Amino acid sequence: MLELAVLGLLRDGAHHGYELKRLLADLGFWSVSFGSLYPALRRLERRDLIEAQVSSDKRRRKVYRITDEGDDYFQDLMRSDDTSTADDDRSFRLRLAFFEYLDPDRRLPILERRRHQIIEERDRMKRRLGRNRERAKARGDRYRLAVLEHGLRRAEADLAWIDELIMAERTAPDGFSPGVAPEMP
Amino acid sequence: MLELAVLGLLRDGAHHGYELKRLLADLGFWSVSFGSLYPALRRLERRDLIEAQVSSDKRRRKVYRITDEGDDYFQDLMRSDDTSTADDDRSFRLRLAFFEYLDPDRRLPILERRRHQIIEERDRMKRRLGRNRERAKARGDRYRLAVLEHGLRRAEADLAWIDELIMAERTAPDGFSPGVAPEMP
DNA sequence: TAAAGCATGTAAGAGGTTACATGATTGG
DNA sequence: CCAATCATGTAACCTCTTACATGCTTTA
Repeated sequence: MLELAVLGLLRDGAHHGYELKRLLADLGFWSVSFGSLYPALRRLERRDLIEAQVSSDKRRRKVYRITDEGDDYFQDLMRSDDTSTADDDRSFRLRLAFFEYLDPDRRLPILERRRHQIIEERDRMKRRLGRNRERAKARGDRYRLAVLEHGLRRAEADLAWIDELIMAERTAPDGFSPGVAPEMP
Repeated sequence: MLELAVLGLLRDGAHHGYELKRLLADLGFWSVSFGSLYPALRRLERRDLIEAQVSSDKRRRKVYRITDEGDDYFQDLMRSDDTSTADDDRSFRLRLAFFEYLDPDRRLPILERRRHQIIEERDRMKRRLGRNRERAKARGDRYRLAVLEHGLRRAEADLAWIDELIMAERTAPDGFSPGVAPEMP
């Protein structure tokens, strides 16, 4: 997660650690601590995925930029199926945030794979609700039910959302505004 | 997270590890691995928050039940403000799943505190959207915008949800079905 | 009887958090 | 000039994951 986010932000441009922390928070996923960010930057640097240049002015800032190897690795992460991370939701949204850097041909398949995952999640939620409904009602436990219903609603909202994204991707694969579909001469 | 979930499930009744993994998954939050669950059980046992009884039949199952100390600790976790966990969302929903075991007087305040957090999250999302909108449009980056818009929508859906919960809690504090409001003689 | 599932556990390694430590620069 | 913020980093600790190891029970 953190690696992908850092590499993606460094594709936007060169940044130093302190700045990256703010940009990371602005992405809206989580607020990483320095105790996690700086070691991560060192790891990436040691693997030659990013390189640092200490700023010449008085501020001892280490400005990082992504290397060619880092770029390759970034592409790998963006394309990967990533069953590794259990947190599919966050991990998908993070990748989506950097979709502009992904080969346009590869975007739709990823969206559709994610759509499939969401449908599975929704169905799992439905099954759980079914299993819990009688048991919970008998015990007068509305709270556990409320949590499951929230999960179902969220899955359904996510499904609607991803369908919008897929629609937009189909009608405007290269980022043209919708309605201006590519014409065939 | 895991501690609270295990203690809460053991309030439902005694269970062994293998079973807890399934119950944990059925709660709908995450699927914990055995490599994480068994050590967690040992930790809880060492702290005398749970106790194990090896089943007498041939299956070498360790059936855990919650102790009185465990119960106290569980109550502490349920009541705590918990600014410690960055993941407010998951952590709140997990607590909610065990609300039936929480003193009814303490429920509304927790719901209202969570409501406040969601409003803050929604406003943060709005600010992020504002900050990113021009920048993203100029670069033709609709994806980063889509992620933020999704975050905003989710926050708004969560707000509507928690308002429903608060309403239900106000009209039926003890779990009576809504409409049967307590009367004043 | 072999395979699938039940059941518990350990070890290595990765990565995250908080707290601590340090020092420069900017603004009131 | 003092406080706040910028800026980088380390250390101790905790927990999670994967992979491995073991052995029992049920079912085909």
